[in-house]
Formats: sequence, structure tokens, C-alpha cells
Amino acid sequence: MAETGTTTPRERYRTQVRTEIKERAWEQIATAGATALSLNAIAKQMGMSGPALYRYFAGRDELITELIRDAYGSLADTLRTAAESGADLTALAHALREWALADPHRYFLIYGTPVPGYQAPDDVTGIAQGIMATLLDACAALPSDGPATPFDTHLESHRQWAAGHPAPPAALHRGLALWTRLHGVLSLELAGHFNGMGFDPALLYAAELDDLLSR
Amino acid sequence: MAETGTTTPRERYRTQVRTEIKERAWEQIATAGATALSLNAIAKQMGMSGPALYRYFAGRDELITELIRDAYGSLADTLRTAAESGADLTALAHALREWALADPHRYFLIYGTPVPGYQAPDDVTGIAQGIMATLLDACAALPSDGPATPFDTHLESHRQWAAGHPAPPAALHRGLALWTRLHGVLSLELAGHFNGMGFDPALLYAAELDDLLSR
DNA sequence: GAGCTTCAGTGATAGCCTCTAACTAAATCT
DNA sequence: AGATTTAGTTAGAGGCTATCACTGAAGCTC
Repeated sequence: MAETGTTTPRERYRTQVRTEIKERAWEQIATAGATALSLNAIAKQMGMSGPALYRYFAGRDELITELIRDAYGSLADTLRTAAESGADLTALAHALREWALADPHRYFLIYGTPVPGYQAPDDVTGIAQGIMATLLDACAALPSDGPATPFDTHLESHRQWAAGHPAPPAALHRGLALWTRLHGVLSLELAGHFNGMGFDPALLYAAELDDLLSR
Repeated sequence: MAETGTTTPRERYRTQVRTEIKERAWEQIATAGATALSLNAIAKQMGMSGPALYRYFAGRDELITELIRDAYGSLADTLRTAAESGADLTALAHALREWALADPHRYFLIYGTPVPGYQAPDDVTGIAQGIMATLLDACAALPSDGPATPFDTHLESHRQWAAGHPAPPAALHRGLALWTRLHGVLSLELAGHFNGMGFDPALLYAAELDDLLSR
């Protein structure tokens, strides 16, 4: 008996329409990117006319913000469930790549060109910190030999971004480098900058990861 | 006597208006990003009304294509002149970062979220190859000790992207890694993903570069 | 169950945008 | 001087976001 708790029929209908709007929005984004997202088109697809959508979202910006929130949440979930089932850094990196390849425009919604005036709401930055924490956990589980670099010591004194994560500076450094390197390969690959170059982006991705693990 | 060769007054006027249009377009892009670029607004700024711009550009897409071409050209020039005055890899990386920070939206016009249907014209991919060649030249000038990695051998057999560049596989690998790593740090920095984290992105950029040089 | 309130959805409208088409007027060419 | 090319105009089609006033139905209260 799928009792939905103490929700009124109106609320249930409302959330159902909201999620259908978001589903259509994701379809549009997957095929034509976020800039092509049109409230009007979504409304017509759903058989209702234009301004009706403004009952459910204050505007285009609020819808996109919600989609960004969901994208962050999806990535955080993907990495967290992978980590909870014992994934190491390699497996985490693989999960990230799979997630990105599954819907490139969703990746760019998070890590692509920023929209000038946009400021992410607090809960989104919280989720982003959670993603970083998952990566740092996996980094802290690795042995970190070798001398501390100057950047390590810089991180030692500027580590409030880690939100109190107990990883040692070398692990923080590794976490940051992991993030930036994987994003470097992924974003160029997804944007098509490797097209026609012949080599396999997956191997470059793996090579970058290996280099990071063995140092 | 700045004789402009065998150009008619009409041609001169035409190219002058074209460049003024592009200047206004760059101003718009620098402040509000490429998605906010409006032909209408540019026309009004220049004191003429809407459709007049279509005498100079076939449409919004052609203008943006032209801007992308110019951005690529500007980056290629910056790196090439730096290389010609004896810059090593570190100096090249520094020049790249300066160029990106000078106008982040120009960087994203090249390396940001791709527009779905867009296919870069041939001459643009040619300029992109030139940029890569400058990087590879600097990589080939470095000693490459250490054993060949599996990815090196993969590159050995898939090196048509290097457009006949004579660099050894290890240098090709280093060139690719340089590109992706610097882009990884730069794009996240420019997109504001390091905001509020406290550490200095320039130091991370330098650390990534150092790691690449000493291996 | 009758009446009141809330709310989903509508059409009309304003103000942007890109882009096309027909036309005017000026500059250039012959 | 006359013919031609071309820069710029207005008008308009069709798209978009977003607001407003209104209708009709669903839910709530007594």
C-alpha cells in the first residue's frame, strides 16, 4: 500500500507535475544543451499553454537551478554509493567518467561555462563539499610517501575548504590534483576537442590517474 | 602616407564597420558571456537599427564563429611570440594563464561548453593544431628520461593528431598532459569552482606544471 | 450538502530576440 | 549623366520570458 504519508492530493499532483517538467527539461538538455531549454516548448509538450509553468517554477532560472541541484545530487550519490561498496580511487574515477559520459550536458551543467550572474545556493555548495569529501576519503586511504611539496605546506595553512576533513596535506593535494586532472581530460573529451586526433581518451584518462597514484 | 593598398573606399568602410561590430561583441561577451550576445543590442549601440548588421554578418552564428576564430588566433599568437622569444614550458604555461585571466569569457568561448550543432571550420582546427605544435616544440626541447608508459606506445601508433610533428612519444604524452592539466585547473578556477576555498589557484597551477616537468 | 476559498490553467499582452523581405537613398562605376 | 551596386531603413513573422486578469474546478468548512 504505497501510502504517501500525510500529503494532500493537491500536493501530490503538484510534485508530480513538477517532476514531469523536470523530466522534459532533462530531455531537452540532453539533446540540445542547457542554453536551448525553453519553458514554452516544455509546456506545449505537456499539452498546456505557456504561462502555466510559472505555477511550478518562478522562472527559467529557478528551473535550471533545480536541475543543477539534481545533477550535483546525482553525481554525489553515484560517487558515495561507489565508495560505500569499497571503491578505491581508480574505481571512483571510473564512476565519475561513466557518469559524465552518460549525459555530457549534465556534466557541463555543473562544470561547464558559468553563467555570469549566477550564484549557487548554499545547499548546492554543501553537496559539492560532499563530493570533495568522498574523493578526499579515498585519497586519505592511500599511502603518501615522498617529501612535502611547497604547495602541500600552502594547503596546510589554507585548508578551510576541506570543511574539516582530517586528511593530511599530501592527501588534500592529491584530491585537488585528482579533481582538476580528471576534469581536464573529461571536459576536453566531452567538448569534442579530441575529435579526429585518433588516440583513445579513456587511455589518457587512465594514464593521468595512474600518474597521480604513483608518486 | 598610410596607403591601404588597392582597397576601395567601400571595402575599407566595410571592414571598419565589421571590426567595430566585433569590438562591441567582445565587450558584451566580456561582461555577460557569449550566450548574452545580442545583434540587436550591438546595432543600437552603433546607432543603427537591427537588421543592418545582416549586411556584415550572415547571422548570430557567423559572428560567433568569427569571434571564436579571433580568439584562437589571439591565443596562438600569444603562445607563438612567447616561444619565439625563447620561452620554455613554464613561461608558456604562464603566458596561457595570463591570456585566460585577461578575458575569461574569451577562454570559455574556445574551451567552454560546446554548442550542440556547432562544427568548427577547417581553418580554426588548423590554428588549434598550431597551438598544439607550439606546446609540442617546447616539450620536445625537454629531456625525457624514464621508461615508456603504455600510453606512450599507444600514442606511438596513433599520432596523426600531431600533424607530423617529430616529437618522440614521451613528448607527445607530456604535451597532451600539459594541455589537459592546465586546462583542468584554469577552467575550474575561471568558472569559480575554487571560490571560498582559500588556497591560491596560481600555486596549484604551478604545482601541476612542476609535477609535469619533473618526471 | 451549501457556500467559501484556494489554486490550476487560460488568453491577452508587453518586451525582448533572430531573421526575412521590400523599399529608399546614396555612393560608385561606366 | 545614367545604370548599378549597396548601406540602411521600416514592417513583419515567429520565437522566447514573463506578467496580469480571469475562469472554472477542486478542496475545505460549517
